[in-house]
Amino acid sequence: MTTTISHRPDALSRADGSPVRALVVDDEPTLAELLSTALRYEGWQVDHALTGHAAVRAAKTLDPDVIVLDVMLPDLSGIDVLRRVRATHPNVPVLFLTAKDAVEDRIAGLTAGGDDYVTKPFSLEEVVARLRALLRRTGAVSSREEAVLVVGDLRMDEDSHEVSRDGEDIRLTATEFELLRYFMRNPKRVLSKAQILDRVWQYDFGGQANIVELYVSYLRRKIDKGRTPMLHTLRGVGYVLKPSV
Amino acid sequence: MTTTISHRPDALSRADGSPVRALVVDDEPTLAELLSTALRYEGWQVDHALTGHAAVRAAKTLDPDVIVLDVMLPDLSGIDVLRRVRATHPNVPVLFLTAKDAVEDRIAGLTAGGDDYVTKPFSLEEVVARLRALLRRTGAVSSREEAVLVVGDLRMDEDSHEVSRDGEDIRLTATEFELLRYFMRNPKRVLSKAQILDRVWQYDFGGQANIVELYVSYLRRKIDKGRTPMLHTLRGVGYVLKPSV
DNA sequence: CTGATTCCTCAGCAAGTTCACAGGTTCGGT
DNA sequence: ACCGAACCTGTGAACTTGCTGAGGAATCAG
Repeated sequence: MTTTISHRPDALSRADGSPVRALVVDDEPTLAELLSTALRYEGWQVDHALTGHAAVRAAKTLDPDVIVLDVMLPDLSGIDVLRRVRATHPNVPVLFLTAKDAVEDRIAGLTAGGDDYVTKPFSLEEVVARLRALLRRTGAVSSREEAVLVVGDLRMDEDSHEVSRDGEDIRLTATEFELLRYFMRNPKRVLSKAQILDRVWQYDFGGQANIVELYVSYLRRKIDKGRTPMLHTLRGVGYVLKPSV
Repeated sequence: MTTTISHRPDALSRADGSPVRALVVDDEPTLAELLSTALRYEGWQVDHALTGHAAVRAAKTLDPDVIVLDVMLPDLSGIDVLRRVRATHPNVPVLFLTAKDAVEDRIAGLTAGGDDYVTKPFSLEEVVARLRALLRRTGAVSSREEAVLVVGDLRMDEDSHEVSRDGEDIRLTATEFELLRYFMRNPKRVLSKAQILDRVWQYDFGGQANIVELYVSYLRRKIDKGRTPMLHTLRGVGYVLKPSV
């Protein structure tokens, strides 16, 4: 099962213009589904495997540009999968998924080569952002894509985490940063509170939905205060970020 | 299996612009993998061999610019490998890997020709730094690359181990030096504590992760005290070194 | 062998961040 | 105008994360 959809106008692609190929490896079907869907939404071609052996097999046929790998699999350990996959694909970057409280899941050495990891529960935006960063660094994708997002006079450097509006530096907390990144990756597009909650907050978030309102409020204070507003409310629909021109 | 990735903007390269070629020789697959991945991450072309004989063979086909050689191999001794490789490549510099308690004079004999060595367990930054130093000295690489790193008014001479900020000398311990070097090689880029631990500390370090916080604290005391801070904390994300302008 | 330096653990404190709650405000429809 | 729904935001509590002093172990130099 290997499919692609391409909604994003700014979708990354490989050198020959074909879509990025990703392999998702997680034994929990729900999570694997969630991730696959999110990545397909990026316009990527996604395949997923539920076991380590299946993953090694899938890697051979798919020849992925990037792999999302749960370190806790029923059959093989993450390290084993990594080694076997690397035997045939020495350069493919890997994003590891690991439980937050796992006893130091022996991640050591994993980020050494430029690989990265996120802890469960994660937010989809974070996973996608890190995958994009990995692809950027390994040069697997075509566009000499900068790690900088620009909307109007708003600027965000994903590598240094610097944000500025009209040249003026803005300090954001981690959550604010992630929320703004989501907006900046989807400028001039209405995002509903439900969408935002799904993408920016951890998938197991069980709190009040008005947390989005709260954080939009924080963001406005920092990026719109005393300037032409860029973050607009569409009552009953959601929010939009638009260049202030 | 011989591949390259090139993400580092400052990657070394050979006279003709092609990537540096390295040969890793170690019988422990995990270590060989770790090293190969780290060097590929530097943008180099890497090949690895698990035995002395394989190493000699690989050297012939790869024609490496530099070799990382474990002195303790199952089939041939380090001396033998060296002699045979040097028969065809008299000038290639070698970085020896040796156990901590190895006999000192034995190594002295090996490194007589300007080669170098590091003791296991090593840190990846150290290995990379020494390889870069070897390449610099033998003139194998193109850029008349200086051994000096500069970020803002911070200066580090990798050869003499001198560090200064705004002209004022700063004394660092070995670990502090290595940590700062890592920061200076990656200015304006957020480095997570995990990344730092993986690159700057020995690969078998099993201690508390807050050792990074501690050393950042030491570094700040020495380079930021009483000046415009250059080392910034990004809560929940990592640290960044930025020019203080 | 001894003292000095360096590395590291531990633990308590400080500060930053996230979030619930609730009262206030704005908006759109009638 | 009025009403209810949707949205905004101040307050503060719970929690997380990072900083740093104190001291022990390991290492190094003389």
